[in-house]
Amino acid sequence: MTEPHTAKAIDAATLKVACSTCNLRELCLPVGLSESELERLDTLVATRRAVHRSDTLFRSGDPFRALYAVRTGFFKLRVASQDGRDQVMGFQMAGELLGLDGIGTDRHSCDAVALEDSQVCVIYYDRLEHLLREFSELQRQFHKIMSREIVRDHGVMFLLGSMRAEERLAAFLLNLTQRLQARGFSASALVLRMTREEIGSYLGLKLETVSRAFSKFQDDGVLEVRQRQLRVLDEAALRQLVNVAPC
Amino acid sequence: MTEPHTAKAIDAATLKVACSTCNLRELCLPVGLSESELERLDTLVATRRAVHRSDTLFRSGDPFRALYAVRTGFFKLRVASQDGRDQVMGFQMAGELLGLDGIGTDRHSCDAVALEDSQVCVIYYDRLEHLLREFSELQRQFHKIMSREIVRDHGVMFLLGSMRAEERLAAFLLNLTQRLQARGFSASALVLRMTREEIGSYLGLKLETVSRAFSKFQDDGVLEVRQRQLRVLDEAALRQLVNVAPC
DNA sequence: ATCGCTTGTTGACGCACATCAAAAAATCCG
DNA sequence: CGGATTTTTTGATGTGCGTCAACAAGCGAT
Repeated sequence: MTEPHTAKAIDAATLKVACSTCNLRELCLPVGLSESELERLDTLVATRRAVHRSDTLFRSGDPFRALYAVRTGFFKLRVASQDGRDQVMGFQMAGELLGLDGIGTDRHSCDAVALEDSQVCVIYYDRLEHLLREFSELQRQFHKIMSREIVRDHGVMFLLGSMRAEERLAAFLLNLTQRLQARGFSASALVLRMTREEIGSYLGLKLETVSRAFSKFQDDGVLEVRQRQLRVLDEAALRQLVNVAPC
Repeated sequence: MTEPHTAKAIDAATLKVACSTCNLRELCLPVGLSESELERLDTLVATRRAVHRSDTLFRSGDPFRALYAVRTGFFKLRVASQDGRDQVMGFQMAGELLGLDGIGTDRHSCDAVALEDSQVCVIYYDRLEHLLREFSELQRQFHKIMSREIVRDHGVMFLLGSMRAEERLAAFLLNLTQRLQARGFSASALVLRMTREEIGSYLGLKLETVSRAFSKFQDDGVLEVRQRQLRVLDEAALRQLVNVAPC
C-alpha cells in the first residue's frame, strides 16, 4: 500500500492558503458562498501541495482521503489496465477538482499526473463532508460539481462512440478554449500542455491520427499550428464540424 | 385504484412505498442506514411512478426536480445531438439511480427511456438535500453513488477508447451478469432487455458488428445465443478477452 | 392464422484509422 | 554547448469495422 503523500520533500511543501482571497473562487468550490461561509471554508482548505511536472498527485489504488483543487498548473487523469494499455480520462486546469473518483470505494481509481509544475489545494474529505452539512450552499455547489463531472464524462462517451477523428479533435479544442476563456485567457491563442499522444489517448486515436488532423486543420485554414502553440483562425468551422458532422 | 384509467393517469399512478421494507434496500440509496434513519427516508421517498415500455421518464432539457430509483424494470439513458445521432450512455436496472445528470444545471441532459414496463421511486431532490444534512450516513452513501457513477463512466470511456469490438461486448456482458448476480439472478443465464442496435450504440459499434460478435462467441463456445436469451458457457474466456486483450 | 413491422443474421465491399517506418524538429540535460 | 531523447510530421500499407444489401425470424395487431 503506497502512501499518497510521497517522501519527496518538494511534494509535501505546504503553503498558507485562503479561499476567501483566491482569484479562482468564482470557478472553484466556493461559488455562491457568502463572506462568512468563505471564512469557514478557509479553515477547511488549509494546505497547499506542490506537484512537479510528471509527478503524480495520487495513483490508482492509493487510499482516498482528500480532494484536490488545482490552483496552478495542469493535470491529466489516466487509468491503466493490467495489460499495459492506458487511457487519459481528462485534463484538469486551475479551479477544477481532482479525486472525486475515490469517494465511492475509499481508494483512487486512476492516476493524477502533473503535466507542468503545479499547485493544488488539499481538501480533506471527512472535513468537507462535515462542512457540507452546515452550509447548504456549499453542499449544493459540491453536488453540482459532481453532477457536471458525470455530464462531462457523458460528453466524452458521446465523442468516443459517435464522432470521427477530426470531429473529436474539434470538440476537444473547443472545450479547451472555452475553459481557458472562462479563466481570462484568449479564446483563439492557446498553448497545449499535453503531447499528441496524450491527446490521442484521450480521444481514442493514435498520435499519428491526431497529428494528421492538426495538419489538415492547418491546410484548411482553420488552425495555425506551430508545435503546441495553436491559434484558432476559424472557430465557426470547428463548431460546425462538431455539430452537423456529416457522417 | 379507484380511479378509471386514462392514458395519462397510468404514467402518473402513484403507490405507497417504503424503503424500510423494500427488498432493494441493500443495493439502493438506503445502504448502511439504521432502522430509525430508514423510517425517516420513508417520508422522503413517498411516491412511485410507473413508466411503460418505450416511454420516457424524463427528457433532455426537462427541469430537474427529482432523482428516480428503479424499483422494477429496465431503463436506458441516451443523449441525442442536433444532427440526429444519438448514443446510449448506460442501462439501469433495479436499485440504480436515474437523474444525477440534472443536478449540475437544474435540467436533465439526457433521456431516460424504459425498455420494459417499469416502476421508479421518486426522490425529490430538495428534500433529499435536506435529509443529507441530517444523516451523515445517507450523505456518505449518496456521495459514494455519485462517485461510483463517475468511475463507471471512466470504465466506459476506457472501453470506447481502447478496446476492440469483441472485447467491448465481453466487458459489457460481464458487467451485466455481475449486476444481475448482485440481484440474485443467475450469473450465466440472462435475457437481454435491449436490441443489438442499443447495445451497439452503447459500445460505439454498429448493430451488425454486435451481431457478428455474438455469432463469433457462439461459434467459439463462449456463449449460447438464442435471440436475446443468452447463456454464458465460458466466463473465463470473456474475462480473459477483457483483461489480456491481445491488440 | 396472416399481414406488416421491427429485429437479427450474414455476405460482399469500402473506408477511416491503425500500423509500420523514417526522418526532422524540439527539448532535455550533463 | 552538444549529444541523447522525446516529440512531431509525413508517407506507404494493412485491417477492423462500417456500409450496403438481402433475407430470415420474431412479434404485435387484426
